Amino acid sequence: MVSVKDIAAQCKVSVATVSKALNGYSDISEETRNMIKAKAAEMGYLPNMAAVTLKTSRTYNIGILFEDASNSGLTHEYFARVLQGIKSQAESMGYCITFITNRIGGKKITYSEYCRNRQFDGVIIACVEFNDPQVVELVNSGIPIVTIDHVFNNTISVMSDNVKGIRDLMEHVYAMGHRKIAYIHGYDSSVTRDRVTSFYRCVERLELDIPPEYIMECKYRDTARATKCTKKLLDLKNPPTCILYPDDFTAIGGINVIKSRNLKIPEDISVVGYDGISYALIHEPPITTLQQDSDRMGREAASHLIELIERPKTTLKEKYVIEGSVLIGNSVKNLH
Amino acid sequence: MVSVKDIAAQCKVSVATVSKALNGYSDISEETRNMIKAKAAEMGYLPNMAAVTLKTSRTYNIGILFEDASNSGLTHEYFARVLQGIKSQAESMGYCITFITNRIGGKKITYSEYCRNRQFDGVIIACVEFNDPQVVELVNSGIPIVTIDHVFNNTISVMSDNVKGIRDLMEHVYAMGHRKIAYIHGYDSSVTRDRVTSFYRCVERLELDIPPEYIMECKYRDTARATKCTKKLLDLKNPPTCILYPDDFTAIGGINVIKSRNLKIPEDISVVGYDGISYALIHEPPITTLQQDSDRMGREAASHLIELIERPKTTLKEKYVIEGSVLIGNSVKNLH
DNA sequence: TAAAAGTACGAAAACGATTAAGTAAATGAT
DNA sequence: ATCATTTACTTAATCGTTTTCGTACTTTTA
Repeated sequence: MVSVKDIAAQCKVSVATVSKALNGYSDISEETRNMIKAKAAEMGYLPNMAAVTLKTSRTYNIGILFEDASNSGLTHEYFARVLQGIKSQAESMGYCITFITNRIGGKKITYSEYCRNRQFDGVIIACVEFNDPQVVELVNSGIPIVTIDHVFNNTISVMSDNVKGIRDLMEHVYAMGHRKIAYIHGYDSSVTRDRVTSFYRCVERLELDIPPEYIMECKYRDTARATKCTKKLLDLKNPPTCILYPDDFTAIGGINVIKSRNLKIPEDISVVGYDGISYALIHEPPITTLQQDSDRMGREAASHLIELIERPKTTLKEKYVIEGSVLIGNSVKNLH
Repeated sequence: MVSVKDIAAQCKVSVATVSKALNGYSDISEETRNMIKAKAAEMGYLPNMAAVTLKTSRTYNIGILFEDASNSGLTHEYFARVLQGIKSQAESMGYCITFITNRIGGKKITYSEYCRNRQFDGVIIACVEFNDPQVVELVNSGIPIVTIDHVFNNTISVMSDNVKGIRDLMEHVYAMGHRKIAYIHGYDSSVTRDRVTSFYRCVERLELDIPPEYIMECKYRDTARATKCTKKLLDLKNPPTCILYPDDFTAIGGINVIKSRNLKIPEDISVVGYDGISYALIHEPPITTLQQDSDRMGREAASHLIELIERPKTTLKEKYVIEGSVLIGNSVKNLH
């Protein structure tokens, strides 16, 4: 491989001059700079990242923590899109992305040890059990961090606007004439709390009378559980006219139960999902859902992280909230 | 950060001794080795990867090329699962994975330049336009490579068993009594060729009489196109009793058209998908499809690549074919 | 008992870049 | 004309490892 030394020899200058010329130092004349650049290009020079890193402690590599208990993170379209957004933004800013793990060969190590070992310039945390002690340790390790869909008290975070998401859905459903609205929400997490809080606020503001049986809990993507919840709702003496699900997946589970009872959607009961995955669109009927702007979330996470890496701030904590938009399908009946 | 030098100082030995002790060299006594190891652990020593790489040219980092024109690779569940498989296998063998790109900051560079710059020990190519000249250049660059679902003439490849996949589906459908079987296949690629060839072989062996109108072409995941194809098939004077689609996504598109004509599935017409994505299972009716063992494909790709990295072979070309299995849903009618 | 072989460690040179500090020549100020 | 500044380079140290080649000491062999 061709190194600065080779270029220096060819150009009859010192390696220092080559390095400076290539890195835009001001104490190199335009003439030699151009000469060196031309020679470097001609020789197909590429800097040896390991050497650069060793000297500067910069890797231009950002780690991304993307694991959950079920290891389904990557296969979840929402997170896949976030990842895609991170990837393209980071790459356009000159960084590459590497997955973080907590085992290296046979041995278990901590996430933060891994990051230290690989010398990531920064880390994005998404789709992980945020209360895992290892994650907490990583967050406190001092490395620049951006979290997605979770707020720690000393990191930058990029959040989907869950408050507005639920509000928009509620207002849409309300505008369609629905008053008896059930909400099957996800398990406890920052995201869920925001959504549930927003739901209750809407209930209050819209002066709805929602009986406690209308509120149920169901793990995200757990279609089996969604099925059970839906059955319970349908069996109520006073069933809802519309059900909000934690996500599109569970909504489909619910729809299947409803259909199996020979009820029609949206004629007999309305259904609303969340996420806006592609399947929601081609489902029959298309599901009305809240499409999160996951690509933008990924992009913002990457750009804020890189900004933090390149010029560290005194004030660290910031929260970027990304709005989604209601995707109107045909699963909500207009009662007017 | 604690370095070998620090350990050496604490242990009153030379850095050479520390390095050797930690790397299992035989010319270190058990006694000092244990002493050094204990001290290293106590001090929280982690090797500086940049320095290791600079000296040994090994990064324990494998690059993965995972792009396609539409940038939808990651959001495709099949590829997401492959990636998941690669990730866990690689990590368990002590490697981490990084995405390959062809732009670094503002500048465009080639894939192989990127790999050289980052010094990946090896590369896995999946979900990419395999005839892209840049990809060809990468394949010929000399770096250890494993390709997924595509065969080059000098790389190891991991393929889904498309021949057996189509055969299994055809035999299943045949066993259910179908004789008029239409096949909407994907666009030209190694994968498609294998499937189409297998289809025709089955037609011959099962002595089916398939009119040319039954064979159509549709880009993978292109539901709009699948819709059109399905309409044409339904409009035939002699329509098929069963339609094979390129993938589950297009199958769902087809199903929607069929349903919109007030035909029932599987009573009036049968439908078969491919891939076995999770939507296929929760769809109503569940779609009979071929579930590719994508996790295993990813794992094999990673382990063969690492084997190739760690002990280069003289004979390079190898092809590993991974079988899938028919996932029986309720979209194929039993005609008996 | 002297030579050979084996054992356990150390000195020092790499790997390929960056960068502080130094220097010589050219230019500017007084 | 003298000193100060600026310009355009070079020298050399350094980052944290690995690894070759010594070396000193101990043990075995003949």
